[in-house]
Amino acid sequence: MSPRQSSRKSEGSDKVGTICRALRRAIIEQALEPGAKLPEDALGERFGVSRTIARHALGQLAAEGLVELRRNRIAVVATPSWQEARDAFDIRIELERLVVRQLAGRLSKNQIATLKTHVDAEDAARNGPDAVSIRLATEFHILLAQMTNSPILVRYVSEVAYRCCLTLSMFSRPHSSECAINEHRQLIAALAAGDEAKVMALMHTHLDSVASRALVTPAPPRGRDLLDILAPYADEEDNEPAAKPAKSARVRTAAE
Amino acid sequence: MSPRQSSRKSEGSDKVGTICRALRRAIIEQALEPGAKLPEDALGERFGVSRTIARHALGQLAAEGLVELRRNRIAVVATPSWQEARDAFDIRIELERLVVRQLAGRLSKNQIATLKTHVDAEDAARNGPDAVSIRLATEFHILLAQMTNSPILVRYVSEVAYRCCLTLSMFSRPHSSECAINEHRQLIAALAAGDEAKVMALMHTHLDSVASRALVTPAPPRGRDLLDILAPYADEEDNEPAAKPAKSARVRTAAE
DNA sequence: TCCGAAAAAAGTGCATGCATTTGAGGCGCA
DNA sequence: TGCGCCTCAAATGCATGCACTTTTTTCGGA
Repeated sequence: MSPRQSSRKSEGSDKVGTICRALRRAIIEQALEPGAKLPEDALGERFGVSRTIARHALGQLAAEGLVELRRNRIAVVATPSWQEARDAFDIRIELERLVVRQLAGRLSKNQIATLKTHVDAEDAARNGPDAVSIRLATEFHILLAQMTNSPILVRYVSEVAYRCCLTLSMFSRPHSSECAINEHRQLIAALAAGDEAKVMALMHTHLDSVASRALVTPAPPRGRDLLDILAPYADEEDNEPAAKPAKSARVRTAAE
Repeated sequence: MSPRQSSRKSEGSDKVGTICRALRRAIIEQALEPGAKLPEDALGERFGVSRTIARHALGQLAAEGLVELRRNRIAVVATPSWQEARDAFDIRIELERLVVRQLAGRLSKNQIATLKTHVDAEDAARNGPDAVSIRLATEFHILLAQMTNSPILVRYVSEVAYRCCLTLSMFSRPHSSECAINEHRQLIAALAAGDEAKVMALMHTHLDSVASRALVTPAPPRGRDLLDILAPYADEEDNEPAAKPAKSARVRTAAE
């Protein structure tokens, strides 16, 4: 049912990509909050595709860290812990410093104009809904990354920026982004001037202030995961060298 | 055949993950070279699963940048350009500096012992096949990342390290890794001493030297792909090409 | 012999079906 | 009222089938 097929012959499709983009956007605009359920059926029906495709899209988003996938359970929007959010911001700072370092003094007039136009759009949306402001602010950073012409950098900056957006949903209170807009303008000016050191410092303080505004709670609001709380205690080594598992000292992660 | 199931009772399955791990390993050990074809059927048969699963696994690896996926075409192992390789190393340097910054002076005795054991293993494999040396060297860096206990950092470092391995396959000649092993030992010592600045500098120069040994050819070596050779000529676009090509004559302009 | 077009083969894109698992309600029992 | 067991709807895990696209092979004609 719902044949949704435009029955175009060469239909560029990329249905998976479409779903991913839609969900990403919904997530960063906080239409989908952390913990929101994402059943495959519902997604498939909503986008007019089968569960197979919806599932694939969820897999991709999980690889980006925006979605949590647990076996035999409904996928949910990721709920990063406070520490994970902090880590994401730390990584983001380094990556974006790299971006502006590559960009300083190398932007064309066109590119600078593009950036200015974008910030103007941010300004115009200042009194609109928070969701739009947040999205535009994030897109400014992604725009910068794209100008490096480095696909890898674009991907990582985008991913980590989206993840940081997620943390805004979780820990931040009603956003006030005027200062951020101003900082964006300063960044553009420094980029145009080609002052590498200054632009890197600006980016650093900019993201740092965003982070500290976002992560208002100094203490981890943990309790999310018992294992996490117990981690420091489990670590205490009473000499049991490599007798057993190679990397016994690690408690969690299990990323391997 | 080759059911491969360890038939442990609750068998967490995770067939997709199994395939991903196997392929990643095959890629970094250069058993699968860049450009190698990865047909869904073949993978499915090899791992005893259906195409659906193999396809999903390929999707994940594509998200990590290890595999290239083109519509209606057989998936292939990614063939990063020289510039992409350079970008990957730049990112890697920043990420790993972050790793050792977090780790300096904070490692338990057990962890340091684990690291030393690993480097010993690298040493033992020094005269073995290159593939193993490369894998062990990469795993040393991933091991470090895991000790930060930051899942995000682990993911990014792993990904980018794998991508850098890929570039070894493409641009490097027979590896000689003795010095790298020595540098690993120095890193461990500095980490144990807790000298943050020194350990960051060490990591920087270590990766820099790996990169320059890997990326021996200043210009894209030889087109394994005709399209690649012709790219500069096909580009044209005389209208104001961005003042100055950012740090390279990049031809693709793919971003955006 | 060489070239180009048509047919066959191989491969991907996607939906659907069935088995399995989870989780929520219902029911009995104290 | 509260607690535990059972049952069933809902959702996932995965294989398979069919349509479509790309690649390879075949084959007739110059």
